[in-house]
Amino acid sequence: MSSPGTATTSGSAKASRTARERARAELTSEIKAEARRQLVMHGAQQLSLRAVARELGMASSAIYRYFPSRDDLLTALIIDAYDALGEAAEAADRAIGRADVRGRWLATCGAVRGWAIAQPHEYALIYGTPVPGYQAPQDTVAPAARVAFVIGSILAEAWAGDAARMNRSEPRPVPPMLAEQADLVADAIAPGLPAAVISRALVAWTQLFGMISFELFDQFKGTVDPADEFFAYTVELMADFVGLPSAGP
Amino acid sequence: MSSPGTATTSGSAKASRTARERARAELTSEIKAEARRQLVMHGAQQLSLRAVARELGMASSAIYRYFPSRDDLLTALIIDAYDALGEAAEAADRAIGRADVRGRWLATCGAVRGWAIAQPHEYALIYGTPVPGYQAPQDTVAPAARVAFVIGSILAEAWAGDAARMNRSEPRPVPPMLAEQADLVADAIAPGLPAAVISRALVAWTQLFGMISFELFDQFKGTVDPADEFFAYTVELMADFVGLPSAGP
DNA sequence: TGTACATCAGTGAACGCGCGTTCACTGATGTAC
DNA sequence: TGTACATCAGTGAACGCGCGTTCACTGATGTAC
Repeated sequence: MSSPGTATTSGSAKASRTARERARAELTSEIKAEARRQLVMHGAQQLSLRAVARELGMASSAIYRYFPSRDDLLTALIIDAYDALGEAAEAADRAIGRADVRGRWLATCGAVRGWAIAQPHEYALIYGTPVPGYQAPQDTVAPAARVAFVIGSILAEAWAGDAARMNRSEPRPVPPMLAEQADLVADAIAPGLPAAVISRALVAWTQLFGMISFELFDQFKGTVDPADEFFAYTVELMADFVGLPSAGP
Repeated sequence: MSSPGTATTSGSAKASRTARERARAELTSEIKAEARRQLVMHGAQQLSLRAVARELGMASSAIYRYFPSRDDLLTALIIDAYDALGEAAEAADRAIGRADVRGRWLATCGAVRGWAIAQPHEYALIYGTPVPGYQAPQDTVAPAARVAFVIGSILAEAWAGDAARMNRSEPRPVPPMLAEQADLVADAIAPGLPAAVISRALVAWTQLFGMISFELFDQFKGTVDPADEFFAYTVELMADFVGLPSAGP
């Protein structure tokens, strides 16, 4: 581990050291980019190190300088995908005025769908059938939670700022164990939200991803095939469902 | 094509002819059963004719007497899975009194989840990421629609029998193209239902499968991990959401 | 600034494996007279 | 009922292919004095 703070290393020495390191970083992301391209053609399960190497014009064994195994490459792709989706959701939320909680909800849901449609194979990588035999390591957990975190923040702020207008009295009592689980979710993601609201948010969450998966995985053929209007309409209904107020500030 | 009506074929001749045919039918389903077992271990993409043959103690080439190619075997498995799931949904619905539409809804949703949990890999085969390069033939369409048909029937009968209590005035107008799509769905599956109810049913439909997929594909880790209560609660909320009356007859 | 050494990237051959599909064949089962 | 022929199930070898991973190696880049 070379300490970056060593005063004796001159500027040019630093630059030349980063030359190697930069080459490494560049090739690392070229490998990932090529692997992503292969996802499109063959899916995660058939991701082949040899094919990636071939396409990059290098020996297949060279890949092992960058990823110790096929599964590690897969993990890197999964983390990148979660991060890209999380980034898209966060950016969409950020672009709307804080007080317009419904607008933020609509924008976030739209961004998730937009990202998924733009890179369906990366979406499938994280929300489709898990690759058999592959065990996601702990590093994927935090990136995976980013979208949920955005949604949680919106609801928490809506609740804090506009609680009077959000439906405080859930007519259907939340069963005890679900209430416990919901409280844990609230603690992690949306402090202060009651279990009933969290439960509804979980319903909306599963609905959002269910709808997107159906659209991408061709289950809408013959029903709501161009799904744009269905999506827009549904997202409004779900905003009502979780109790978001109708208008902005 | 030997005509079954030929009077000259004696009973015993018929029986011996079916002896061969029965052997064929039996091996066909043994192949499918073994293939299903392989799904569990390796997923649809890695389904291997050679492995199936090996496990059955026969030459790999012998499989070709039963299925002309790997994709045809896959298609057979997909159709069987849709049929089994449809059967489960229909049986659950059938077991409840016709007038208890909410009970039928709950039972049907529960049966879908139960079937999915009992054979997660067959569920993944039909509702997970599509196998890249595989094109589902037309024969899968009808079996795939069976669950939707059950749900449609329940709603149509609820509407016909109890229309006054189902929410007739949707506060949110259905956009024009979605209304058209919904009417087509209604024609096929739930005659008489207005577009607003169909739209909500589509939301509930995507929610149901989204929730099940999340449960099976490990997205609930750390949130609603034993998902039983969440599922039961959600199905009630969704029954409310589509406008089903609270009590039985 | 120049030299000696250590680190790292990339090579190419090899190991041992599995796959889908085809083909000419043997032997059993079914059919027609 | 018995014989001649046609159909079908199953075999085993082969074709041509791709895979992940290891290993000893060459040569370039970086580092310490």
